[in-house]
Amino acid sequence: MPLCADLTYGRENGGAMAEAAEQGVRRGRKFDQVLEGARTIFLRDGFDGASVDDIAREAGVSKATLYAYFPDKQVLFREICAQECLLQVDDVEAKIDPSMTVEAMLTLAGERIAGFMMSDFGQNAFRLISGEGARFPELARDFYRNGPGLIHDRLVHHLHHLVQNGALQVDDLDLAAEQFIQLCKASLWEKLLFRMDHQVTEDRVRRSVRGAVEMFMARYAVPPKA
Amino acid sequence: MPLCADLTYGRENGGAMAEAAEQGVRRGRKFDQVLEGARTIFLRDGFDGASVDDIAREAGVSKATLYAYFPDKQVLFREICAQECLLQVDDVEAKIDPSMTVEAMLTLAGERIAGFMMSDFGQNAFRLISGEGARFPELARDFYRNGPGLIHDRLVHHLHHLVQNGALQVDDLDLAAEQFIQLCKASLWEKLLFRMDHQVTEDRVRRSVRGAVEMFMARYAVPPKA
DNA sequence: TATAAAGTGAACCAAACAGTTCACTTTCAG
DNA sequence: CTGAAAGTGAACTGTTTGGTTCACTTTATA
Repeated sequence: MPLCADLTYGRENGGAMAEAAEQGVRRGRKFDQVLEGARTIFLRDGFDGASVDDIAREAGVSKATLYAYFPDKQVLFREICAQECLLQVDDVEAKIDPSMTVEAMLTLAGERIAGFMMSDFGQNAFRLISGEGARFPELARDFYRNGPGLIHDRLVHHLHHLVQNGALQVDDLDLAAEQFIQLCKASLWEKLLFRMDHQVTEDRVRRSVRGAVEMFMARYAVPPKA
Repeated sequence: MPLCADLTYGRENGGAMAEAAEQGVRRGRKFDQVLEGARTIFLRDGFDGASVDDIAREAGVSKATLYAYFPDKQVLFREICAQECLLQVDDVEAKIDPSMTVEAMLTLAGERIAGFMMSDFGQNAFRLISGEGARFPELARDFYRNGPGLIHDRLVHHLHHLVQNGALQVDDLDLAAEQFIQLCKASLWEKLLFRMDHQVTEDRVRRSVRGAVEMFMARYAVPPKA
């Protein structure tokens, strides 16, 4: 059971900073440039594919400067991933109005979820982190917890409310949340991941989400009173 | 290890052979060893992570021999992927008895699909090929077509029959098939991919598939005649 | 403006790695 | 039994890359 106490702490910025100061990471004038450059190159080329020289060039910074900030490539990589997770959290954190109908709430949530996953960054992060997970297992786990896992928990939380309100009938909240999330990706995700499609139109996302909501309601809606 | 002296006649695998003869790929006594070694190492370490020396060692073959077969590392990699796709196809190709009930058929199909994806190989191939897709886009597409795409097509085909038999009511077959496949992975896939879980019990697969079938039927079953 | 901190760039090192070569041995079909 | 084909292993080449160093320039600030 995910405990999921309401996660509305005011995680105001410091944002990117939060995870940084940990291991031998020093800061300086061009810190953000380095981060930005590394983000670009890592996301484009993966961990092995990205050379430190490329990153430094992209960042508009000398390699010496880069190594003045980060003790090595791995730490830099972790830092980027941690930062990106925080961004993702922010995106998920958007409040959902509890006065909406079930369908409206699910639709909104679904579009957020699908929108994130289908975004260029979503795809790349997914590919990158799942692929590099053998080398950085704790990193993959962190990503899951702060990304997909968090979305899952929030959804369970909302579904729980809806059940208590009598709007839904769900015995296995965990499964139901997961089902909904998977449904939102239907007909889009794998094709994108394997580069059968290059972009996804708003329309296709909506079709997918509408399908997900319909299916979810067909299964979990409270039957009309006899 | 070199007791394999005598097994060279069998030449069983008419199938995997198909893709091989294409580009500068020559064969010889130890061809299968090389393939097997490469499969192991690539799957474990990815494309960059695998060194040709490692592969040769794992295969119990000298590097010179390896390069006598394959002109370079990329061709070897492609060859492995093509071969694995064929295996996957075989697995999917298992006939489904048309006299089964809808639920039974979906359950069987679901368990096949989920079983494959959750297998060690399924995970690794997915991670590897989606991750390496930037470098080998056509490879990723081939994998999709011969793997997930093929499963999808077969499912659409079966669903079509079920609709014609009046067992189901589906307007968007494509979407429905995709939904079902996604549902089968619910609560298992992402956790596995990001290494939150190491193994998946038969039970958990069944729970997932049962959930998928229930949901699918709730949405697409033909309502009882009034 | 003086001065220390931050940043530069180019050279450099060592390790890893793809791919080649070659003299030598093993295998096996005729 | 023999000779050609297949395989060996170890050394070697050339390149890439992570990481270091250092003399020098830029920037900020008190």
